[in-house]
Order: sequence, then structure tokens, then C-alpha cells
Amino acid sequence: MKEQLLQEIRHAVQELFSAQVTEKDIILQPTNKEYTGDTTLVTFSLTKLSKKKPEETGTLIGEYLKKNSKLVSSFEVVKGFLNLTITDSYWKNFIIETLPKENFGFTPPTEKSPQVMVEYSSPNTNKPLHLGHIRNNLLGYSVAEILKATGNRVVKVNMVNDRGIHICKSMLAWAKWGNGETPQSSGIKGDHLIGKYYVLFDKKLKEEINPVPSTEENTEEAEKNSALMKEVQQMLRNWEAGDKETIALWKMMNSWAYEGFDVTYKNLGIDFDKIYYESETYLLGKKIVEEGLSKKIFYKKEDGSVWVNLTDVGLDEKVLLRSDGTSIYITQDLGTAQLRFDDYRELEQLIYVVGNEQDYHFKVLKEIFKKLERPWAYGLFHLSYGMVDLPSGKMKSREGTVVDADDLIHEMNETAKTTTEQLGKVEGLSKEEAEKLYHTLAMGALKYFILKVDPKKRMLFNPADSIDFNGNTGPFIQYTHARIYSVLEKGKKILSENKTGLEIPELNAEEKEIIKIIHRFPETLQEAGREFSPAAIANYVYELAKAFNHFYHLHTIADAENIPLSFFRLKLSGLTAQIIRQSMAVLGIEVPVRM
RNA sequence: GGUCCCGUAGCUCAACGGAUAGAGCAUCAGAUUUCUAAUCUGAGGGCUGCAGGUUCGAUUCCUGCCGGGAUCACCA
Repeated sequence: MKEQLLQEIRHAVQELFSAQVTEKDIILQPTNKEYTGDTTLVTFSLTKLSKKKPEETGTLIGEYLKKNSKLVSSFEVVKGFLNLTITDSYWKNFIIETLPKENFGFTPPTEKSPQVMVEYSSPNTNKPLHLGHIRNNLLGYSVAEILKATGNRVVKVNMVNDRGIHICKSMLAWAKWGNGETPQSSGIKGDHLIGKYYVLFDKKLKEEINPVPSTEENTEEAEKNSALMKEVQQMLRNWEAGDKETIALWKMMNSWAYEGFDVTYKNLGIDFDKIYYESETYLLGKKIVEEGLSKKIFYKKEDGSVWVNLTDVGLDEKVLLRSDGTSIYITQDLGTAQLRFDDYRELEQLIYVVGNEQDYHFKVLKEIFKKLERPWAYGLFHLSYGMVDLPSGKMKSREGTVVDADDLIHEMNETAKTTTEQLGKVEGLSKEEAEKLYHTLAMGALKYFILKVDPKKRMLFNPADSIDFNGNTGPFIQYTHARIYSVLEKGKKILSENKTGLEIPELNAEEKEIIKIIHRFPETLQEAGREFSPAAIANYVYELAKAFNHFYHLHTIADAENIPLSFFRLKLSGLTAQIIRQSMAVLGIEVPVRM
């Protein structure tokens, strides 16, 4: 519709004012609710071409369109706004065409679709996941689903940080003071058990250097010189040398972490196509360093360290390799980026879902590959999201203010349970069905709460608000879906016995509003894909649910004045439920048929 | 200090450079003999941090300031 209208407006401008206008200079937007009309042309920008006042320009174009366009039935000019009303027949046709479509608005990927990789989650194996990881996981999963739905071949990858000094800390603490404790013997979830020893290490370290020096600098120095730190560093060297005992311990403890992560991932409903492990990639990147050196893009300092100078693009000089020749974080990232484009030859984009504290790092990474003339450097994209704050302030692991992911999920489930029971909605459900429902609602609340916020913005996580089930929340939208299913159930006879086919009546304002919102679904999805923004979908589906509830209250659906009207409204309700389901699906949220 | 991000109703968030800046929560007032009230309707609540600039038009773009955050490691 939009395309056709744009063309017609272009013709109108040409005929009326003998002027050329490109389609991107034509501003069309949905008409504000307080005015009559469906779509609005902003005529201010056309006055230069028309050489007339905005009102006059609007009137002329309006008259032209009313006469020549099959889409426009009437118009109204308010200042520089030409409000166009689209013919009912357009909306009716739209519904007739859309009803049979299984996944309206989705573009299924084909073999020729662009290939895109989304890296997200990226946990450390020394502690369990927390609230910050949850935002990351939900964003990554949703963005991947949105990209799939907009015609991309998506590869979801997880980059597990499974090695390094921090991993050795929990290993050493366990070896020294663990007495052979395992997840089985203790009943503690694997990742939490490891976290326990990571914390214990820190505690023992503090004890050793007691009294703790007053300044941060001195503390760091004291820790560095402690016997415990020396022991950990030795352990890391042993690990790098492939010492059998160390490797065995490492493997055992990492497997505990993975068992734990798997449970959390399953509860969150997220998954991956491929998992990369740092232990397998941390040595990569040295080849890239050599390449950069030979191309004179990098340079070596006297001590042997390798650097790149990025001051020409507004960044600093950056170390890429230590003076002892060992690699650092960015060395590895250089290597893995190359590895991925080697693994997936058709890869066009690599999206890193990583917090905004690493903005600088990813700028550097991209600039380096631009200098190395990798054509895919421009496809590197850092999906940078803001930190999650608590009402009490920042989350700090040292101060124990971190919200644990498993605890949070558990609490959400409990709240969903008590709320549902209080409302008496569990009648007739088996225990399993009820449990599943609680989880669906709990995750709906949590995921929607987090995803409705623009990713790049810092967000406040207030547990009390997040488990709210009223208003602009996941459960509100889930409820609308369930409510529609209840109506469909009531009208199933009409739906199955329909003989006359679909007759669309004169549309009332509420029906038309729903249809208009559904009409916007494909472009909203495209926008969400373009902007990597699940929030765009979240806000959209809320609007749709709200419009439906409004309609529901004013009009009878399954028992309307006549059967054809009921049939039409049932169909429209069913389509609404479908769009809600599709929207929620790309957010990673399930919708129940009753609640 | 340099660089980057963010400042919108009491609170949490919306608003491709467009109309009188919108929702939810909270507050107050209403709606259920009728398909799910986890719903719906209404009211109050704003110098969009401040000051300039560009524009027919700025919450949006530019400059400066104020406030919050991140980053500037041979850490990851």
C-alpha cells in the first residue's frame, strides 16, 4: 500500500506542480488518533516544489488522489498535514489475503539469504549466570530470531570463556579446601558449586594479605605477591603446558559448569548452533599479528611487544601481543573473527552481543580489520547494550549485590504460581500443565520486562515491577492471547459450520484499528531487524493487545448480531492471536491458550 | 583529563526531524445478570537537564555547559 501511495503522490506532484520528487522525500506516517484518516502526508517539505502554502498543497494533492487513486476514499487537510482515508475495500482485501497466511510478515530464509552470525551469552566457567547475562541472552536470542524472520540465515554462537587465571582460582580453591565435594555429593548445582570456590579463593587471599592495605594500588600489589597468587599462576602455567592432573581437574570442573549452564539456558529457552571454547581459540590471532607486521600496519617495540596505531581514526595505540610473545584478549578476538569467516565462507555479518563497557574494544577490532583490508570488516557489528542496575544501585559481585539468574527464575516462577492460584485459574489443569503455565508466565514477565527497553539504554531492574502482571507486561499480552482462544472455543461451531464463506461487513472503528495495526506488522519486523531492536516488537505487540482488548469490551464476537458477523470477528480475533504469537515468538516468549 | 553512551510525568519506559510529547505503574473516580475483570473507561500529573544554533517545524540534528555511567591495562 505504502509503495503504491508513494508512487501516486510522486505522480501527483509531477502533474500538479511539474516537479520531481523522490520517494524518500515523501513523508508518510500513520495518522494521529485525534484526526480522521489512516495515513498522513506531511506537505511542508513539498511547498518548495509546489510554491504554494502547505494547506493549498495538501488540498491539491488530496483532490488529485481522491480522483486518481483507488486507495484513497477521502481526505482532510490540517495545516501542513494531508490526512488520507484509505478505502474500506483495501482493508477488506488485506484481511482476505492475510487470513490464510501462516506466518504473515515473516520472510523465511532461503539458501541465497544472507548469512549472519550472532554471538551472545559468552559466560565464564568460574561462576553462575547473573542478571547481566540474562539481558545478554535474551537480547541475543531475540535478535537472532528477528533476523531469521526477516530472511537471514542465522548462526547462533556462544563463546565460552573456559580458561585463564580466573578459572584456575576456583580450581585451586577446590583442590586445596574442597575435600572432594561434587555437585552430586553436595546437591549444589554445578556452576554454583564452582562459584562457591571462586568466592572462597578470594576470601583466602584476603586472609593471607591481612591486614588489607588501605589503597587499591597497594592491595593489588599485595595480592600479586601473595603465595596463593603465585600458586594460581603456576597452575595456569601447568595448564598451558598440558599437565595431566591440571587438565583433568579443569575438565571435571568445567563439566560441572556446563551442566549448570544447560539448566539455566533451558529455563530461559535459549539455544546455540555452535559453541566456541576459548581454550581452543586463545592461541589464534598470532598469524594475523604477523600479517599486520609484514604489511607494516602493526609495529614492534624494542621490548618485543606488538602495537597498532589507530590515532588516525581517533583511537589510541593498542597492544596486540605481549613482549613475551603471548597473546591477550584482543589477539584472540582477531583470531576468532578470522576463524568464523573461514568457517562460514558466506558470512556477511558478525554481531557481537556484548555490554557497552567493551565499546572501545570492538571499535579497535573493527578498525584493525579495516586496515587489514578484510572486506567483511564492515560486517562486524557490536550490539552494545547498557548495564542492568538495581534499585540499590550497581550490581557488584564483591558486595554480594548480584542477582543470580537461577534465583531470579525461581522467584518469578513462585510469583506466577501464587498469582495464578489466587486468581483461581488452575482448575482443570494437571500438575504438569500448571507448572508449565507458571513457567511460561514467569518467563513472559521477565523477558518482556527486559526486552521492551531499548537495548543500548541502561536499564533499572526493579524485581517488584518485573513480576507485575498488569499493564505493559508480558502476561498482559499472554492473557490477551489466552482470552482470544477462549472466544475461539466459544465460537468453534460457527467457525466449523460456516457455509457462506467470509463476508466482511462495514468495519467499525475498533475492527479497523486492529486491522491497521496488523497491517503494520511486516514493516515493524523489518525495522526491528534493521535496528537490532526487540524493543520495537515488544512495543508493537503491546499496542496490538491493547487494541484488541478495547475491541473486546465494546463488541460481542462469538455471539454477534448475525452469524456472518461473528464469523468475521472470530477470524479477525484468530489473526490477532496469530500476530501476537509470532511477535512473542521472536522475543522468545511463549503464549498460553489459557491462563 | 581525552573519547563514547545516557538525561522525557512521582517511578519505569515510548515517540523514521512533524500535529496539543504518548503508555504502564502509582493516585483518584467509574464499569462485570452478556465471549476470561491478569480486563476496560475516565481524571489529575511535563519549560523533554540548562543555554544557544540550524530548520517552515527540534525530545530527535549541531555547539557549549550541568548531572549520571562506561572506557582510556603487556586484565578479560
